[in-house]
Amino acid sequence: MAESPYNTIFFGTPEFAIPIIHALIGIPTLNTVAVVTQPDKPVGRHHSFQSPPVKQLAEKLAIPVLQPEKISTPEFVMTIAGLHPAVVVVAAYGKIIPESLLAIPRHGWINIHASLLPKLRGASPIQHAILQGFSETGVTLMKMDATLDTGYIIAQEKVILAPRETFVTLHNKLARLGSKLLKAALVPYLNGKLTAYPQNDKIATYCSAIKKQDGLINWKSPAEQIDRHVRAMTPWPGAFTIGDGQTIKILGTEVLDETHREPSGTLHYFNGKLVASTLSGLLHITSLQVEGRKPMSEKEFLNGFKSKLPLRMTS
RNA sequence: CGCGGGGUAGAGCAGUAGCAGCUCGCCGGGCUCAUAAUCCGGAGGUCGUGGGUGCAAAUCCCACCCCCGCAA
Repeated sequence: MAESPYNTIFFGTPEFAIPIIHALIGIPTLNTVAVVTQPDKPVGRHHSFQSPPVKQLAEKLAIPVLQPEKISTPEFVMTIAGLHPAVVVVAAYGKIIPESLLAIPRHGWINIHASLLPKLRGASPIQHAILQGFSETGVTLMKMDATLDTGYIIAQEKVILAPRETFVTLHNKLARLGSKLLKAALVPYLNGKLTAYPQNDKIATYCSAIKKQDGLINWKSPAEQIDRHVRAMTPWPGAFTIGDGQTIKILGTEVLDETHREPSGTLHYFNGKLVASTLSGLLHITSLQVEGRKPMSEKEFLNGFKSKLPLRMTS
């Protein structure tokens, strides 16, 4: 049957949504009529305004962009209804969609979530997959309902975590995988060739949004856990600590199979390496950044800061 | 005018008015004691840019450029 293209609207804001948009516009049976993203906000060092990544891309592709402050207003609901979407695709928009909007498209709202639901429902699935030491995670294409990340599952794809997986590497993998999954499963679902199935709520786990303060390193935890913390929190909010009155960002670490008597939270020089003592095990610091300075390798740091060691770091 | 730190040798830093220094790297040589090698010697700097004050400015004053932390 020769169908007219599905009118589609996309909701999303950050970097993660970029490959998704590319996938979306690459599907010939879809007609992407608008992109909805968060409003521009004063950002950067001098409070200049910057557009979210999604807006910048949409403008390049000449797709109309909507940036409502509130999406639950009658005006915005009217606007969306006026575009007659058959389906709405969401990737990391970050807000719960009210039912007045959910009811509009004939085929509902489809979300791409960066975990194997029902595991890690919520706002920071990528970080928590690393923090909690998962051996695998993935992306889920799901039907949205009135509560967060609880809808029927359309398709899933797994990925094995690399041993040194960081937020950035995993984020990129999952974004790519998500766009592939969308390309492969969305149209079959719309055509009724894929049937969505419910999540098992009994095994659901949750993760809340990462806040700035979550980046603070607790030196009274095992070296392995701090290492995962660094990999999950970099680049935002960054794994940081305070030493000598300055914020120090820990950028790269490695767990050493050695111990040392220094109290946990001490930065010192040991066997030719810059190391931090933890609750159990030594953490090799391979790169770091002192407040007001550029990121430095361990070697560069030692050249100039060796005289300050050993240094107590507070958590 | 959001708050703050910084720009000094290839890299990382010290130096608040009086001959520009330290660690690493680099080049040359010694030694063979390996594994952070080590010892001796050496090269390498318009101290971000422009102006001002001073007998004298990396250092004090003014303007500008660039980098970074916070905040959002």
